[in-house]
Order: sequence, then C-alpha cells, then structure tokens
Amino acid sequence: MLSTTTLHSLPPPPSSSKKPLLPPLPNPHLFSHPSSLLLELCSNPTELRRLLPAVIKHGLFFEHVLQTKLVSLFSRFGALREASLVFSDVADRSDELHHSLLKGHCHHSPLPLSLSFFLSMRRADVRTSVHNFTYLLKACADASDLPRGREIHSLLVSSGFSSNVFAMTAVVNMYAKCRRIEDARKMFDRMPVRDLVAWNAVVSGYAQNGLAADALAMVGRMQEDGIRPDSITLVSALPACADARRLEVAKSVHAFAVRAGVDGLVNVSTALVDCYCKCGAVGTARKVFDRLRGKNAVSWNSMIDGYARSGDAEEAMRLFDRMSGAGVEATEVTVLALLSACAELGDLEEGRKVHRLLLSIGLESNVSVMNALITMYSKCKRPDLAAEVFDSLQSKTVVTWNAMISGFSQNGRADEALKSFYEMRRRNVNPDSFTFVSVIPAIADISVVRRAKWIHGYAVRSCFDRNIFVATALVDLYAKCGGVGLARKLFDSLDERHVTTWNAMIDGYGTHGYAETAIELFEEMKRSPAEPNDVTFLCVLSACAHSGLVEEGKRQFESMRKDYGIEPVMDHYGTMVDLLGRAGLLDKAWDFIERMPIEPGISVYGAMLGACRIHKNVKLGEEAARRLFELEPEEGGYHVALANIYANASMWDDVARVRKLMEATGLQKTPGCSFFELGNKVHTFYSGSTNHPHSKQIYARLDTLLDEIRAIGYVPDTEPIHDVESDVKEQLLAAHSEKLAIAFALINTRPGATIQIKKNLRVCRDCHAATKFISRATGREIIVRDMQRFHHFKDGLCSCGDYW
DNA sequence: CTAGGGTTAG
Repeated sequence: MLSTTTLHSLPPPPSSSKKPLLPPLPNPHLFSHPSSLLLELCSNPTELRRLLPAVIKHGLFFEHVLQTKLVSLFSRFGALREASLVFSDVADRSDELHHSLLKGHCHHSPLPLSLSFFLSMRRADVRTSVHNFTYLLKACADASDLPRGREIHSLLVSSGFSSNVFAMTAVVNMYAKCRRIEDARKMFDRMPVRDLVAWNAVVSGYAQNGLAADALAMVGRMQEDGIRPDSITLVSALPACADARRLEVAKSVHAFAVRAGVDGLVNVSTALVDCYCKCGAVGTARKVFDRLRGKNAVSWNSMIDGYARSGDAEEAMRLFDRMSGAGVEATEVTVLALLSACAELGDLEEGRKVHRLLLSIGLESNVSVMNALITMYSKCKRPDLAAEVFDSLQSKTVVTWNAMISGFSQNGRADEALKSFYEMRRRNVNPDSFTFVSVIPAIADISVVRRAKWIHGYAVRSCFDRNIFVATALVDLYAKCGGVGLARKLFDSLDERHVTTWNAMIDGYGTHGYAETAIELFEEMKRSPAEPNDVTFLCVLSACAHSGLVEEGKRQFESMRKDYGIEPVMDHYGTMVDLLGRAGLLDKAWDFIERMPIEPGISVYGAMLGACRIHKNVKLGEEAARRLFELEPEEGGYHVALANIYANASMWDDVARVRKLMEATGLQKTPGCSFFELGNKVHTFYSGSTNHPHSKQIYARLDTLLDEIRAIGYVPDTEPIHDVESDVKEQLLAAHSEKLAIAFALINTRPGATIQIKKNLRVCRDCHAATKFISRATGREIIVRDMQRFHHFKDGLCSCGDYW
C-alpha cells in the first residue's frame, strides 16, 4: 500500500509519453470475482508484478482463489521465483496450490527441483493426482533423465495409476525419449487400453530411436487394431520413411494424407517435403513445397536442406533468397544446410557469404553453427580459415575439436591434426569415436608405427576400438604403416564389418602388392552380407594395376557394371588406364581413353602420363601432358614428368623448353623428401640437404654404404640427368632423400631391425635399385611407402617385382 | 491444477 502511494506521488512522466507510469488502481471487483479477470489479462510477468501492490492494497492477497491464480500465472510465465514466493506466503496450502506449482516447476525448473518439490508434496500429505505424474514424466522425457524417469514410474505404479492411459502413455514416451525403446514397448504392451495417442507415442518412439521399420510396422498394426492414424501419426512416421529411404511408403502416406484431408496442414506437408528429399525425390518434394500455403521456417529449411544434400547448392542458395523475400527469418538449421551445401561444392565464395549471414543474425555463439563453419572452410581446402574460426571460439565442444582435427587431416596437415589432438587432451576434453576417426588418418598419413600402436592402445583404453568406424580406421592405419599382417589380424577379430572395412583391407593388400590376396578377400566379401560399392571396385582395380593383373582387372571392370550395376566414375577409368599403361599397353590405354563415355579428367591423363614416363613414350606422353596443362595449369608435377620423358629420350632441347616454361610461369617442382621415425621424433630428409644435425655422419655412412653395394653390382642409374658431369650426377643421386633416410636409419637402429621409410613422391628408379642392393648388403628388411604403394625390400628383391 | 503423442540439423 505504501509503495503504490509513493509511486503516485512521483512527478508526471514527460509529456511525449502518453501512458502513465502505472495505471490507477483497478476496481477491486475485478479481483474478487472467482475468474480473477484482471490477472488473466496479463501477458507477461512484469504486468503481473505491477498488479501485486493492488492485490495487496485491496486485501485480497490472502484470498485462496487469487493465490492459486497468482502461482499458476507466475508459473506459466516461467517466473518460478515469484511463484514460489507467493506459494511460501500462503498459510493454508490447498492441494490445488501444490499441483499448480508442480506444473510450473515441471515446465520451467531443472528436473531435480521438480522432483524434490514433488517429494515434499508427498511428505506434506498432499493428494497425488495422476496429472502430477504426466507432468513429471514429460520433464524426465525432455531431460532424457532415465534414472529419475524410472523413479517416477515406480512411484506411479505404487500410487495405483498403472492402468491409466494418460499416465502410461507418458511412461511409454519417457522410455522412448530416454532411448530405451524396448522398455517403452514393454510398457505399451502392458496397457489394457491403447488409444490413438498411445499408438502415436510408440510410433514416434520407434522413429526417433532410428528403428524406422518398426515405426512403420506399428502404423500398420494400429490400423489392424481399428485405430485410424491422424495427422500426428503421419508426421511421426514420415521421418521413419525418410530414414529408411522408403519412397513407396512415403507416397502411400502422402495419398493417405490427401484422403484424410490433412495434407494441407503445414507440419504434414513439411514432413512430406523432407521425406521426399531424403528418398531422393527432390522434384516431388518441390511440388509439395510449392503448393504449400503458409510455409514456416521448418518448411523452407527442409526444402533448402534437400537441395543441399542432393548437391544442388545453387538452388539451395536461390531458395534461401526467396525465403528471405517471403519474410521468413533464417534459423540455425537454415545456416547449417547452407554451410553443408557450400562444403559439398567446395564453394568458398558462397561459404563466406553464409559466414557473413550467420554473423548478421547473431549465430556467432551457436556451437553447432560454428562447428559447421569450421567444416565448411575445411572442405573448401582452407584449413587456415577453419583454424581462425576455431581459435576465435570461447566455448568448444568435443564436436568442435573433431571438426578441426578432421579439417587438418583431410587437408594433408597431419602434424597440425595431431597437435590439435594433443591440445584437446591437455584441456581435458574427452575424445569420442569421431575424434579417433578424425585423428587416425593423420597418423596413417605420417605412417609411423609407434604412433599407430599408441593410438590403437588409446582407443582400446577409451573403449572405442570395437566401434566399427574406429576399427575400420585402425585397419587402414595398420595397412598404411606397413603392417598389413597386423591390419588383417585386427580385421579378422571384428564381429562387424562395413563395406568400408572390407575396402580398407582390400586396398591394404593392393598397395602392398598382394593383388591375389586382395582378390581372394574380395571374393570372401561377396559371400558376406556386405555389398561391394564403387570404392570396393576402385580398390580391386588398383590392386590389379599395382601387380600387373591386366586380364583380371578388365574382368572386374566389366563385372562392376554387369553384375553390380555400378556405373564407373572418373577414378575407375583412371585406374584402368593405369592398369593398361603400367603393363606397357600404351596404345590400348590411349584407345581406352578415347572410348570413354565421359570427358576424361585429371586422374585419367595423369595415369597415362605416368605410364608414358615408365615406358618412354614421348608422343602419347606429350599428348597426355598437353591435356593436363589445360585441366590443372597450376600443378608443376606434370611438367616435371614430361621433362623426365624428354630426358629419357635424350631430347635435351625439349627438356630445356619445359624447364623454361616452368620458370616463366613460376611453377615449382615439389621437393622430394623422406620421413623416418626414431623414438618419438619424425626425422625429415630433403634431397641434397645438409640441414640434419647429424648430417656429417649420415653422409659418411652413405659413402661406405655406396661402396658396399657397388661391390655387389650396383650401378648408379644416371640416365635421367644430363646437364652435369657424370661424377656430379652420381653425387646428386646419392643425396636423394630416401638414401639419406636409410643411411640415418642404419646408424640409429640395431642390426637386423626392419627399417621403415615414407616418401612424399614416387620412389625413383635409382633409389629403388640401390635399396634392393642395400637390403642385401646389410641383411635388413626395408619398407618404403611412397605416394602410390608399398615396397618391401628384402634380400636384394622388392615386393613390387620392379613393377610400379 | 484439467493431462499423454508430432515436422527441419550433426
């Protein structure tokens, strides 16, 4: 009372303001009426707070109906602090008052608070209503809190509500939301009566737990039970159709919706749009979308995302413009869809536009969006920009770290991927299965066995080693680190194998030159539940190419389309050209290129150029190089390869011409370098470099080593070098990075130990010959992984049979 | 206090 008087004596507000600061005190009549009309008219907690003094002034605060109304209204607005304050001021609290506050807590307070209030109610002997349970169960479902959900469930049973259809539907829903669909189903089966809503709960439960087939089966069962699906049934079932890519089912749901007259509802149509998109029928989705009146943000997002996923990023962007034009505001889902479109296309320009857009609508602290932004920049081959975003984020989740690690991995920045991984652990962020899948390829890229074993052990300790994605990455890792036998052991130990698992193992054998084993495994795969895909055939073909199995390769290429209906793409053609070309069938390879049904790309001409270099064919080499210069003008490697072809043919003028061209256009040859892991450190050797701290000893060991192998027949292969004296040629060859790495490895490992080297380019002919002699002279097994494959040198021979 | 089921993302 005092406070309102004070407020009335305040100076009047500025004349521009038409509204008085507070309305005059209302007629007490409006409060005393049981409906408490004036309170009901409030639309926010502030208005309600302003009325409080009036309620008190008119002495109505202790009116029971009013108290309950206040608690319920403060609760509705989420102002639980005020609701609780009013509640605690009430002397004689009715059951209704308790129920009202419990409802408020269930909708707005953290679950533990709601539950403890409920328990206090029971201690105060408040009569428990079945509604209390439905509210509490909903709160457990929303929080995905299984332990508390179970607790409520058991209280519900002991309170005698276990046959109540409302309560039991809420129980079913709670278990489904807590990802315990089997328990949900058990409870559903026990219900004595199941109405439409109960059926809908179990349908959506299956759908949301990824059990699409069960969800759809339940829609059938409810109809057999005489319950007709409603729009909510359809909206729950459609995501299941989408999940299972069941286009035919989607169409029948659509027809049902039309017959039931619910196809005009925005949520039904939107679910149809999404479902058609996911089933690959983007055109049909668009028709539904265009007919839809009153599109909301979800409708637009579904359609935009549909285009983004089908690879039509341009249409996704166009549609987004129309969405803005229609006055519908972009949401985080819009931005996520647009970012994934840009990532898919590698379209940096559009990606930057979306970046600006998301800043303009204030999504810069939305973690999901920022993670997608990191992925977008990574996919656009800009890990630097991704890292900029990453560094600017104050709050990072494990997904953020994964996105960054994966971004580095996929852009060949293995060192940074590993560094991020270490940093993540330093900050006590727990890795998940995605983290392992992101970091393992980086380790495979560096090819260091010690770290391979370390990450494997780490995965075992974190219990992710049986995760099929992690396990597949580990199989690939061991194969790439030279341990194809270890890879097979791991492969055999798995009880689940995806297509990719088989592919990794087949490819492992292929790159190690064990084509026959690769084919055998492929045959075994055909007998397994796994279906070979386009990548499987790529691995099989490349295994054939590495081992010179020309006829087998041709046969597999035919079988791919004939028996499996897989249309070859560019890389398959490239591998076929590689297969024919390496085998010296250059004319056949060229013929193959000319008969290709699609325009030949980089991988095709690249394979051709490589084959021409091996088999010294100037004419076709020039032709392939010419096409490559057009297709990828900024790549220097093709010029180097062409120069090598000319050098092999002693066409020195042409060598000089290509070199001049390279200088003029600023193209550079990638410097050759080799890696050797010693202890925890990876040592890098560049050709001719003396930068290594132990350079002197390395060159000294190399000198004696060359003497040793010359004594058993090594002759330096100086053919490709021409413009220097012959002793200088030999020096240049001797300082090739691979030889430096081997010399260093010989010094630093115990006699008889296997040496493993990784090289960034292909092994050169002279190094290949020299390494064979070194393996014999020193009695060492030497494993070299180059860009293309593995070479196992032992007793003067190489596993590639000099075919590479 | 008058209940329980529903559409887009990674």
